[in-house]
Amino acid sequence: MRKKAASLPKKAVRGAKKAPRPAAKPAAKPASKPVRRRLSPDERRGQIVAAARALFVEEGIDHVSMRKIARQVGITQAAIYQHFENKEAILFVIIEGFFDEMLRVFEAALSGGDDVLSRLRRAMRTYVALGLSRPEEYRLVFMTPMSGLVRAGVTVPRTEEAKLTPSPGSLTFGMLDGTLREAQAKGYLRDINPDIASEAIWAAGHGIVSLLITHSQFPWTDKQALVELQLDMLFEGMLPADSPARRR
Amino acid sequence: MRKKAASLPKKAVRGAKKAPRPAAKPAAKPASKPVRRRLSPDERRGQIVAAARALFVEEGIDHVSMRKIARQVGITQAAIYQHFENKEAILFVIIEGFFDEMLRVFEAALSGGDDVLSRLRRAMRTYVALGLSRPEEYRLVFMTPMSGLVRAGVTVPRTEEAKLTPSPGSLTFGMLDGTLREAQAKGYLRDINPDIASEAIWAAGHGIVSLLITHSQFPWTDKQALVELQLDMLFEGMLPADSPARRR
DNA sequence: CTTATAACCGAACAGCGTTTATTTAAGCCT
DNA sequence: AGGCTTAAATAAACGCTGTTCGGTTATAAG
Repeated sequence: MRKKAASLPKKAVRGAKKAPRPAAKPAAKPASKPVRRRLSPDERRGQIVAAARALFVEEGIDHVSMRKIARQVGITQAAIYQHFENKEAILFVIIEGFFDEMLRVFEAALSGGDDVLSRLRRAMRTYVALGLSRPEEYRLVFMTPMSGLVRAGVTVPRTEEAKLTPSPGSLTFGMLDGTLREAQAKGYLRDINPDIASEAIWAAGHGIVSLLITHSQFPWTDKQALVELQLDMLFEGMLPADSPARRR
Repeated sequence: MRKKAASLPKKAVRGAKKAPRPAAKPAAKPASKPVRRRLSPDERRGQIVAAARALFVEEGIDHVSMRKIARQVGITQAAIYQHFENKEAILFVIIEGFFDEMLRVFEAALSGGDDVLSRLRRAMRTYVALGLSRPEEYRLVFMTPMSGLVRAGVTVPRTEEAKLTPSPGSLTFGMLDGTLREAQAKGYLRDINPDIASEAIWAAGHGIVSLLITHSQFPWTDKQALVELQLDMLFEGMLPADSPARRR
């Protein structure tokens, strides 16, 4: 039935210009307030990020809303802004975590006593596997245009002063680049620009992750074989003609 | 101004539950209505798609809203639903246009009297160039998870009955695949699975487009050289050992 | 025990995609 | 020409989004 406050008696009316906010209700009996506990900023930040990450990896970026996060944490959406400047800032923390893990697994894959090219191939396999195992985060980091994302470390600092505090993203790419230079120094590669070759290899691997994530419906012949064949092609294509590693 | 039909006299009411909408204002003097002309469905559809495409290619997918489209066309947002089921349906038309163009340029690149591998390289160069020249459409088609998008043709029909009406997307991929098979039949390639190799080449090219679009901030050494080197690596890596095309 | 800080809340704003009941322009048929 | 029918367009709303802001209040410091 919903009647309609025939003349809105309070001071409401909302004023003259621009309508200033009517202010939180000044009196109103407390009755039995929920008596929310107030947490330390660190604790709340942790809760918020945890809730956001859970929503994010389970349901994707579109299903992460400030209201959902707040509901899960048990506060109002406005309270989040006490701890984060905006939604992007929350996602930024998630991005950082992904980058850190990427650096970790990349480092692990590149270490070992075997030869350079084997380590490099293993690292690329690991990169693809990580991307496929955490598609939402991968999509956010590498496929989403986010202005503030660059800070998180995709940008490789090529100026000297910036090299002092490299981001995990630039460290990761730097390891790829460095390993390729090492391979070239040892005579395993033909005369190519290792920087550009690193970019080409990264792009190729990223292409597989990106397509598999976005177009999972496509009738891929054999995803594992796809990764291996692409690596075969790329790495074979970098060898010098007289390399004993050539297969046929 | 604008009061509120104190009791909705007509047969309205309708629901007895769920608080029915109060109905459009029943009387209200026409005064001087804008007297909107009513257009034919085809004409309106064209206007809507044109407005959507303009907004889309200029400002990106996030800045295309039903309200903006409607405002540009000169109708209300609800009127759009007379012509399109939803927003996705509008984007779908844009996707189709992009796919058609992709098929066109791919076809053109693959035709010619030169040898198979040269034509294939030219086609991949064209693919990358098209993606980079229309980043928003490329992003929508190849980097956005859109449920209805599959219909537009990314899916390759591998069942017989589906091959009768192939989508432009599947046709494009089919041309890549077919050309690679041709090259292999002529003895230009070593013993690899051409289907998987096609996927690998597509993924590699897509990776370049995708990364360049999303991470334009990255200090790419030389975008053109990147494309060429990746093609060098991939194609060199497909050659048989005794191929005269081997460079060193 | 007071006081000041800031975590938190309620309410709002402007935007979004979509739905609904109604109005009305325009074509068809007598 | 007048009446009827169809469907294009509308106004208003729903429920959602990110964000802002004034006021409240728990808590820690003095």
